Amino acid sequence: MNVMNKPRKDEPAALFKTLADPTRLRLLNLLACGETCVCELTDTLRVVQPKVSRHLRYLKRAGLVEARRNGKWTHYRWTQHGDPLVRHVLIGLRDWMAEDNQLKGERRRRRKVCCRVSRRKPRKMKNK
Amino acid sequence: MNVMNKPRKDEPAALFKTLADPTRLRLLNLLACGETCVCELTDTLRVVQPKVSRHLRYLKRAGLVEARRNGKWTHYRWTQHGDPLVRHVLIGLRDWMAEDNQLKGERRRRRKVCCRVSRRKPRKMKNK
DNA sequence: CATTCATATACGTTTAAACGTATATGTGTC
DNA sequence: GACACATATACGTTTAAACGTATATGAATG
Repeated sequence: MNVMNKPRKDEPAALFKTLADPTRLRLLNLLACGETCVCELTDTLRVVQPKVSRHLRYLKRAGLVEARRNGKWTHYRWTQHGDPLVRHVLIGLRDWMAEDNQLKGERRRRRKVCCRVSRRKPRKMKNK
Repeated sequence: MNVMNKPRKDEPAALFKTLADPTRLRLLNLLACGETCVCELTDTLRVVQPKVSRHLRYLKRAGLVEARRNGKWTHYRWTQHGDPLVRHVLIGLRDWMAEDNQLKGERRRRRKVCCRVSRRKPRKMKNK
């Protein structure tokens, strides 16, 4: 909403400051796999929930992610940022993250962690 | 010297932290024009000398610049960094800086500022 | 409408970055 | 080797980031 896409003089410094925190990079890494809700992020990173929310807020303020509310849950996802420099940096970061072993492991763990919203009980169990 | 080019897990966060300061970006901007000595940097940015030296030290520690001593003067210049992410980010930053008006002005001022080392008196004044 | 669950914010504390000033180092010059 | 000059570092202070805990908001559910 109040994310400004017109270039400002200190925009790069602000961008880099946003990216200068390991927790935020870990969040971006998980979100790179697709939209994810806060509880999944919290469980995957094993970090207390207010900390996750706070860092998501920073990322959102920087225009790097956006949120979508679905009932009780909030899902975050990467945004297509307007600024070319931001996009360029994020492409590089994304490529780097794809290769990093620790982050790879966290993406794997994310798949195992199950968000409450997505385990909707099926009407009929068809197994067996 | 002790700059390590092998990828570490927190390398991106460290890189971005280094780039998160406006003074350091201004320094990188001036150095993008070519090797520059500390006194020129100080004069151009109109910033006290210890501050310039300190930020240059951070940039050097991050492996973004290197120093060359020439008599009393120390000249700094961009390095070709080993890490692909670092190189990628710096390319984007460089392009952005090339267009930014404030930084453009500082590069212009740098050309006017004259380092003592480069005003070597000619043996003979040929004018009139 | 009280309760529960997911998420967000507020607040006080701790940690670390940036700063200014003073001083040290290192290199030419007399 | 005393001095002047360019640059680097040391130190104490100020500013701001990150944190943990407590609490507020907001949505579903009985």
